[in-house]
Parts: sequence; C-alpha cells; structure tokens
Amino acid sequence: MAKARVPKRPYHHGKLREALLEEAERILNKRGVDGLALREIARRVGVSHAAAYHHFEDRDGLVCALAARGFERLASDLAAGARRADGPAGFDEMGVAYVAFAARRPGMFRLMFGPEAAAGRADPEIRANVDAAFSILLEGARTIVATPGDDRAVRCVALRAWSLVHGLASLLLDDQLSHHGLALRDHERIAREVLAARRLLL
Amino acid sequence: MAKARVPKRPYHHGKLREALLEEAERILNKRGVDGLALREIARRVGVSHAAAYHHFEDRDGLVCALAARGFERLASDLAAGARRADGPAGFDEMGVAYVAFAARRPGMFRLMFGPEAAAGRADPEIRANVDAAFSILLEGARTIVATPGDDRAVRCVALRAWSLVHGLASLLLDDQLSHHGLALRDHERIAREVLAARRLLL
DNA sequence: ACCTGAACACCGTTCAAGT
DNA sequence: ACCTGAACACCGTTCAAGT
Repeated sequence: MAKARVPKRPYHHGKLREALLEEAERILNKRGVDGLALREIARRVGVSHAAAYHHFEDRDGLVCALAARGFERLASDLAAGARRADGPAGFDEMGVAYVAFAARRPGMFRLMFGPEAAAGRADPEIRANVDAAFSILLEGARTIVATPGDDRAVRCVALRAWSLVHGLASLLLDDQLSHHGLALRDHERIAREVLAARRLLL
Repeated sequence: MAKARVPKRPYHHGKLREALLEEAERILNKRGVDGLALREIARRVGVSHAAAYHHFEDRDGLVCALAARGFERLASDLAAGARRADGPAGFDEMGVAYVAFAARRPGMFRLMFGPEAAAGRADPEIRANVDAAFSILLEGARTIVATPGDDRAVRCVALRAWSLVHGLASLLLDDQLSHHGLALRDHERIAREVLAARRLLL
C-alpha cells in the first residue's frame, strides 16, 4: 500500500481570503467584533497564523472587509423593505428593515459602525456600498417629503429617519430597553410603533 | 547622609481604586475602550499588574465601574440642559445636551452603551444611575405630551426622543455624517436642526 | 504569488507568597 | 486587607525561509 501522498490541503489554499472572511463572519455572529482573533480564524481555516497577512493588511483590514459586505447586505435589505409597500408606507418598511437587519446580525451591525471599521470609512470599496445604502434612504425620504425637488428638505428628513432607526436599533442591541418591557425579539412591532411618527419627521 | 529610607510610595496605595479609574478615564478619552489595558493602567499608576484584581473582578469590572460614572455625569448633564429653558423647549435642550455629552466624551459614550459594559446592565450601582438618567428623560417627555397623565404616551415619546438623539450622536461619533457635510464639531447646530421636529415626536 | 515557523512585544488572569 | 512576581495561555505583527 502506498503511503498517503496526496496532502489533504494543497500548500496553496486557492480561495483563502474568502474562507477567512466566512469563518470570521461565523465568529462575528456568535461572539461579536471583540471576539474576532486573526490567529483563531486562521487556525479554524487550517492555515498558519501569518497567512492572513497576505490577504489583509492587518486585523482592521479584515474588519473593514467584513464591513463592506455588511453594507452591501444592508443596502439590499433596505431596497427589499421599500418594495414591500408603495409610496410613504414603503419608507416605514425601510425603517423596519433597518432595525431587523440589526436584530438579525447584531455583531455585523456593531462592527459596521464601530471604531475598528473607522479606517475603512475612506476605503473606496466600503464607501461605494455605504453610498448605495444611503441613496436608497434618500429615495425613500423623497417619497414622503412635500417638495421632492427640495434636496435640502429631503436630506433633513433622511437624517432624522436614519437617526431614529439607528438609535432604536442601537438601544435594542445594547439591551437598554429590555428593562422597560421592550425586548429585542419584538423589534418589528417596536419599530412600527416608533415609526408611527413618520409624517412627523417632516 | 542617610540613604533614602522612605519609599516613594508605601506598599499600600490607599486609594488605588480611584487612581486606577482616573487613569483609565484618561486613556479612554484618548484611545477609546479598545485601548484600555489593565496592565498599562497599573503600570502608569505605578503598581503591579495584578493589583487591579483586588479592586475589580476583571477588565469588564473596571469597564462597568467607568460606565457607572458615565451615566452619573450624563444624568447631571441632562438635568442641566433641561434647566436651560422652560417647558417644551427644555426638552429640546436635553436632546442637545445628550448629543453634546457624546461629542465631548466619545470614548465614554461608546463604552457606556458598548458590549463590554453589558455585564453591568444588571449591576445595581449602574442601574440606579441609568434609571436616574431615564427618569429625567421621562420628566422632559411629560412636559411636551398633550396628556401628561397618560404614562403610555409619555414613554412612547421618550423612546422616540431617546432613539433620535442616540442615533444622531452615534452616527456623528462613528463618522457616518461627515461625508454629507455634517461635522462632529457642529453637533449643537445639527442637534437643533434634527430636534426641530420636536412637536412631531408626539 | 502564496504560505510557514520562529520570534517579539504585548495582553488578561491566577496564585502562592510577601507586608 | 492589600500588594507582588512568576507563570500560563492567549494575542497582533514581522520576517526570513520555504514551495
């Protein structure tokens, strides 16, 4: 019998970057950004701890790459939300979708807006995804504003709406509301209640 | 000449807990929660790296103690804000004060609501301070609601207002708005603009 | 072009021992 | 009651060397 000559994994992984990001996201969902350790990710993917540095500048580089993916998904979730209803009601649905995104992916949500991804705010890949998400928000704001041509008014409404849902999502995730009988699991009902002030954002 | 017999610092520090917290806050303001290292804090206070464990259960314990101080200051800032104007306008001032607190102490603000202080949400010392801050918010909400006796309505307004200012503060700190011409340094003007929808929170 | 192992300078945490 | 030093098991990051 010939000895096992074929190594289980070839020296070159082939799609290590992808594999690292996927493993990272698994850990992110379970233990949050602070639980993300480059060495552990490499270990679990079955590669040396130094290998990751051929695909990311450093730990923050990987965090930024994750953030880029997050904003991509957020944009698509927001667009899907807007499609659930016509006109102004579609804007409410976007808000509900925003909070739902945070509730479904708390680790990712915190990572996207956290200080470790701050370096990536300038990165063109991330910027493009962030801008895409923001454009969807602007379009939504345009549908509820009295003068859709007034860009300043549209941006003001968008800022209020973003602040409102971002704050609600953050407070829910950070467990600040459960002592007032508002549980994370009821995020959809709570979001609708908070957004009932919609025409009041104007 | 007698040799220096009096040690610079006695074996027992006396108020080590205080000293550690103060040094921690200095670092917190400069480098954020992630920059907080128990060993470095001890080193700078001039004490062994294990000494801190006689005053805090672990690193999260120190973070929670910092959070308790933070909520105390937030409550006093909010109260001071409310005193700046009578009636409903006082509620706006509270919102401005909330955002100003975040802008002045970004590291502290993030720590207070971040995942590392999550363990402390149950701690009675922190709870008392959080509840004190929340009570001030509720009182403010009561002044702008049409039916101050309707507790449900008051809490709903409070939640909207809190979400709005918390979201705005977070987005400003996390540098999500600077690309839209909204700089952290203009936090007061921006907060007033966003809060101009006050009577619309109802 | 991509991956490895050893090395370095940090951490958090524990614990027996000192004052 | 409070503090120390050594020890352990982790990190992130770098770099010469391997394939």
